[in-house]
Amino acid sequence: MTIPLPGTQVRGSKTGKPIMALLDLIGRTWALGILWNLQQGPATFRELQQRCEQISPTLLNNRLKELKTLQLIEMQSAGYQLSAYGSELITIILPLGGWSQKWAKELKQGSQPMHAKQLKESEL
Amino acid sequence: MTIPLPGTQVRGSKTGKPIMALLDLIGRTWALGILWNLQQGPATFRELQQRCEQISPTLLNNRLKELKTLQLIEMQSAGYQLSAYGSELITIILPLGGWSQKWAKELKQGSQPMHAKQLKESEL
DNA sequence: AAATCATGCTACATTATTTGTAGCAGCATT
DNA sequence: AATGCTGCTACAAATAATGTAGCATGATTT
Repeated sequence: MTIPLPGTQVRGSKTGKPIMALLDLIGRTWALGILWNLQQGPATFRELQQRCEQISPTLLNNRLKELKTLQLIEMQSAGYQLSAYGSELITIILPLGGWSQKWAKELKQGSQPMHAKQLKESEL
Repeated sequence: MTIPLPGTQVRGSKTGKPIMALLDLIGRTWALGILWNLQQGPATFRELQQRCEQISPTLLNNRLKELKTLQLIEMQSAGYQLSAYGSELITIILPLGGWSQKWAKELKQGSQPMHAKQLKESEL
């Protein structure tokens, strides 16, 4: 899989717009999950594998290469860690954690924010 | 592909944590792109296909099913549109647009992140 | 020095997902 | 009844993810 460099054609988009490169990146399995798990501090390859619930080494290594190239992570003596860019990105993403819990709770209860449509039982 | 319902085992995670379901969802090709493109207003299936740069109808339909089930979008007479949940989610994601432009520019220049710097209008 | 261990990582076959093209069925207008 | 929309499905080919095994390197222990 080619690395979604902003300014180039990426998976699903030919425009080269930075947001499209970023959406391609975070639309790859475990890309955000890796950044998410690096929040708790630097980790070795194998430690990171465990934090990511036994992600396969092949995939982990592919993502690490991409994230390194895009300067979202870096490797130091302590292991892999978020770079300055990576920290900024994860900071933006952070509110998803709380939001997802609210969303999950309300989905389960069948309640809904105003104007939302009720799910049919058969769709659950 | 099974739908990443919070509380269930999802692609890459067995914990059932809502954030993992959400990361699975947005880790699927075009899932965020579809929400992103629905910001500019409701769209018919084919209009949406065009906004998403000729995404294949198979994939578009799969994503729409998932997003509908998870109540992030809904279909009305005007076409597909963001639900209340979808709007909330995209609001959280929105800052990625500006950030990605700063990131792209600095990557290209080989410079480092500038935490305090405010982007000029012309740079957005 | 040899054996053991932990590390980052690659090889590779299997399975799952995405892509791209063609086209169907339903409805409205001409 | 022909045309032109619509939402969508079928299906084969291409691409990506998974899971297991294990290699090569360096540090530590015997």
